[in-house]
Amino acid sequence: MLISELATRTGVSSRALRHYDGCGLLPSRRRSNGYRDFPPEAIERVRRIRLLLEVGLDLVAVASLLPCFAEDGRLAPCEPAQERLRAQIRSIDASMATMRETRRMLVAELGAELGAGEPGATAGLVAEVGAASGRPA
Amino acid sequence: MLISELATRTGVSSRALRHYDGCGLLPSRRRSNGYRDFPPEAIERVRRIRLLLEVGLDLVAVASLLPCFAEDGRLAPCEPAQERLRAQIRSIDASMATMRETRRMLVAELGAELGAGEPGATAGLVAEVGAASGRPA
DNA sequence: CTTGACCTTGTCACCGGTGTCAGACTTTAG
DNA sequence: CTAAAGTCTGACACCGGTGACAAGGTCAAG
Repeated sequence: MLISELATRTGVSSRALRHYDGCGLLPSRRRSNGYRDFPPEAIERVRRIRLLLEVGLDLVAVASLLPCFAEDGRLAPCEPAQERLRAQIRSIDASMATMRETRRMLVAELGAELGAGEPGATAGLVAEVGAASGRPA
Repeated sequence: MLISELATRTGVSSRALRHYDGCGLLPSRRRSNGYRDFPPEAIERVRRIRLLLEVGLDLVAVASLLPCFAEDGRLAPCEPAQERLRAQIRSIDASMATMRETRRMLVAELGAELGAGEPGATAGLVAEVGAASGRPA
């Protein structure tokens, strides 16, 4: 299929698809006129690329991880893939820890100035705080 | 004081200080030779700038918030400042929600492949998950 | 004087996926 | 034939704080 069809089917822009292709993430043949010709499997492949991008990996990491996908669409239990995902989880945990600390600083800054303010407003803020920070969704 | 002294005292590079100055965040006079001459208060001001940068604001937001600092180093209870901080908290909450979802996807991807693996490894991962995601530090 | 340290302004690079534009070619519809 | 639509490649912009460099002015110590 041509790139516009792949774009339509996956919801990914042609620009992005060409970029993925340029990075070697998408196997594509060329027609005699030079147009890219994607096999039907490209749809699934794009889906995997987007999945990995969504979880915060960059295209280099995605490229290294794509061969680890088994035919059923799952990551094969190869050690590099597992370790990569675990590393990403650790990275996310670190970022979240930083954000929690940042949030704490913000709330402290707000709380200090709200200490002498309306109890209602303070309670509302505290409620909002409690609702959003602690629970794991 | 000269810029290098301010840099030494605050731990912020001269490059960054010049950048802040260029953005109008630091009040500085010029000596007859063109050198920046910072008043002693600049130290505290730099501290405030870094505080706001640390919580994720950009220099434009920092500039708009700096006048809201009272003399005691606290944010004055002016509505723009409060709303800005609350907006930043909302932004952080949104980011954290996204990260939690991302993390969930990662764990699901790992968990699926680990489902048939060693119970010990899985338990360890789950423990790690629970330790890092739920608690508000 | 020279040397070296410090200051000035200005500019480039970075990161990385994507939008967007330009210029050229191909194909199809009218 | 022509116009329109689709494709190609290549390049620039973005975001934004900071590192790094260049070229030059200033000043104190020797």
